[in-house]
Amino acid sequence: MNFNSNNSDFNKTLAPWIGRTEKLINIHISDVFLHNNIQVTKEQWIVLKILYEDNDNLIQNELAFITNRNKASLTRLINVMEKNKLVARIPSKKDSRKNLIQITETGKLLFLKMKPLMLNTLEMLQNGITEDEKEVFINVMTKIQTNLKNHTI
Amino acid sequence: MNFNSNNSDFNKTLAPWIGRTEKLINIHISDVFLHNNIQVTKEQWIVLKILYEDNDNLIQNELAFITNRNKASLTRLINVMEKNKLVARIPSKKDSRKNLIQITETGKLLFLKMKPLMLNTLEMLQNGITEDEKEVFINVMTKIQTNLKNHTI
DNA sequence: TTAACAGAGTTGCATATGCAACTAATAAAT
DNA sequence: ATTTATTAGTTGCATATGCAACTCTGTTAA
Repeated sequence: MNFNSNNSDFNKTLAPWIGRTEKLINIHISDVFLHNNIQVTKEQWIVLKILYEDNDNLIQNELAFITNRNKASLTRLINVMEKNKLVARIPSKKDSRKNLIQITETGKLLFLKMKPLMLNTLEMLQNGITEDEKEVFINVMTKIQTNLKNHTI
Repeated sequence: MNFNSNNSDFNKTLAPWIGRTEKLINIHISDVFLHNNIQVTKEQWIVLKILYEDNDNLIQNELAFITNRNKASLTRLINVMEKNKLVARIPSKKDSRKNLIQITETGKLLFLKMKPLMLNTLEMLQNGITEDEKEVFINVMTKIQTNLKNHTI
């Protein structure tokens, strides 16, 4: 959704703002990583964050669910991260269909290196935005997410 | 940016809300297209919209700029759309380096079929959101975009 | 107990995307 | 006018993603 353009009916809608802003944020974050010689994508960053801060040893399906990813997509994301020694697949002993995804020491170190960069960036984005505005913003986002849940096809 | 998770410093930031909501919107839009047997991606939709409603016969670089896309990415997007007869590359007579991208009749028809579906979806997303909230929301998005522009690396 | 079913993960096929190196063509500089 | 620089677009290489079909394993039913 990348178009908050000039004319037409679409101008009164919020979604294009989300799409365009998200894209600009992504570009910026890629730049930050690039300029700090960090060979991790935004998607990999999210997985590292979840494993490090929330819950290590998640199975792939859980990680896919948490990150709103297709399980096929997650398979390949983990492939790359495993190749780069950021995470490891640990076969579950209880159920041999499952893999537990574990963050490696390399992954932890890299996450700790990235974390302040991310926090700075996310903080910078909010310059000049008041607490009241943040509250409304989050409230609107919540309503949009609720609307989506209620209109699943 | 897909994590508005439970604990940690990242909770107070807005960006994760944008990322997650954007992703959910994208999933929904894909579903809408899929269930209406429309073989067009969201990215292609945006290009069709710009060509139909804003400005036909844009050159690739302009289209890339407008859509915040890398020109290499745009090349391939146009490749697919040209293959599917949605747009055509018209070599410029004034400057043979340039291609003018023109929406085809097929593209126009498809756009007109999609437009009400998109408008309905974008409208549905805003259920229960007041005009005041919308105004704050757009204001916040604008501030974020401004912050990004002022912090280009 | 064996057959039918459900869950976890992978792979084929297709799209989208970015960076960097490249070609071709136009514009600018000496 | 010829060299140099810039611009438009493409391509190689790499990542990310979704759907559908598939394998393998575990669970449920007959």
